Amino acid sequence: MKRIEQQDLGQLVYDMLKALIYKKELKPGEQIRQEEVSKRLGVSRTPLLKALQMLEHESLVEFIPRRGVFVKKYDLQELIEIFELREVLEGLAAKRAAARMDSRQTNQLRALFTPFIDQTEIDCTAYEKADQSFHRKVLEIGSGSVLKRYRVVQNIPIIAYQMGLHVPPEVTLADHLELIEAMSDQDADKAEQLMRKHLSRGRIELSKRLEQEEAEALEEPVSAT
Amino acid sequence: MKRIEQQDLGQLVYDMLKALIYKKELKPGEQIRQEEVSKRLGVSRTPLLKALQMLEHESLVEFIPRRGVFVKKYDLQELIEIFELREVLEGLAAKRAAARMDSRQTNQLRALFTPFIDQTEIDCTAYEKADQSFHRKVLEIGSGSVLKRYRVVQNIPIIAYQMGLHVPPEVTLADHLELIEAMSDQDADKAEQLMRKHLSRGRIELSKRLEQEEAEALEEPVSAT
DNA sequence: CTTCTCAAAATTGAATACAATCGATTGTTT
DNA sequence: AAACAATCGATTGTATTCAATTTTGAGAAG
Repeated sequence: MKRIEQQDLGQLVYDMLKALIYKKELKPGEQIRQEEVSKRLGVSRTPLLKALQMLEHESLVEFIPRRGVFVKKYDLQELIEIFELREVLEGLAAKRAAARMDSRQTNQLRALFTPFIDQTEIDCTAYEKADQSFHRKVLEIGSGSVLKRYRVVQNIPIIAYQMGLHVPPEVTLADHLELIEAMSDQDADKAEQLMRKHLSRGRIELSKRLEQEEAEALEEPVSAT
Repeated sequence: MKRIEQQDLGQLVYDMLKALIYKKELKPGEQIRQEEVSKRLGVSRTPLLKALQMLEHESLVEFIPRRGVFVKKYDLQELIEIFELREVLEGLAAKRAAARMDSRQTNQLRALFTPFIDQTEIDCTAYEKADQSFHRKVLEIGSGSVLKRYRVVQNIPIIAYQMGLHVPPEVTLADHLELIEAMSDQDADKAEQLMRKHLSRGRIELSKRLEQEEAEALEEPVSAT
């Protein structure tokens, strides 16, 4: 009667590789040599390839034909695009979540942020954890079977963090609380709107950076002609 | 100097399988026996598996561990969810497209629908073709490198058509024209809003059907207790 | 006659072996 | 000495083979 232990190797390898990428043990731009990794993980190349293809779908790695597999390296332009995606997808999740959530779940969300209310000094690492839990929870409740498959959305916070993105907790805390109230009121449209506004802050931050970089590129043209 | 001829077998098999599914030669719910198909297409199971995994990511097929691969069969609930996804994703594409399109491109879009303006009787098959071209074009212009990978959106019109979804051309024609004007004016937010409203019609149509089915299910309980 | 069990066949999942292509290094020529 | 070409090595892409599991069918028992 044991129906567990059934997951295939590809899935396991997928999880391991994803963890390695998250931990930056595999760095962006680095080539993933199939033979080496398969030996390291103790499996053959077949399930490894399956895992790599799954990761490719999430845009965490990149296949270049006849060249190899590389850890995807995002430039600012792409990152902005990913944030635009996140805005609409997670906005949809918030909308659906608002329509389905019960009071127990909203209280659960509220509880995440109560430690930070009225604090003059906010512990950033603790807050970051609460932030991620919040977004994960909303996605979990608001995603049906289809949206759940779009794991790209799940990766975005990690990618963003890797690039050192920061929006001050003081700003986002208010966003979160307002959002929870809207969901508590079952106001789906407002929840979507607020989530999009909330997430747009990160995108705008990135856009500013892009402008800066472009400006700097004009000021300091590369040495040789 | 020929850099073509480089696409891998997996891609080719992917295209072939997708065509088969579109043509309903592989019917929803049907099992895809790997050995049989690989023989039929004259390739081994390795690139076939790669293709199947790509299709799985688009939710056109479904892997059931230790059972096999099946052509995905959508129920109304899932289809509605997919339409919700389409609303936000294609809405985003419209927004981005509005910001980038030039007059040549907007005229191109307008030209698609001029044959149908002021027609009392609309040729539905011809209109359907124009409709699909329109949405494809918007996606093409408005999708960056990331959104382009979300091929699910491309499949939706086909899936919907397979389920016999119909929104009268008289209604959608006006939507299309209004949308083109918004994009022509570079009004990104309005373009997004209009696209979402336009696409929501299909979703609402489906929701009605779902309610009907549920009502019928209550009226006629299945024979035996 | 129906149902349960056991066995065999078929199909998926994984590994290994083979072929083709790309890059690097070395040798030759200008 | 520098640049181009060719060969060698390494790595990916594909096929074939092997093992494990599931399903189906047949036979026996109730």
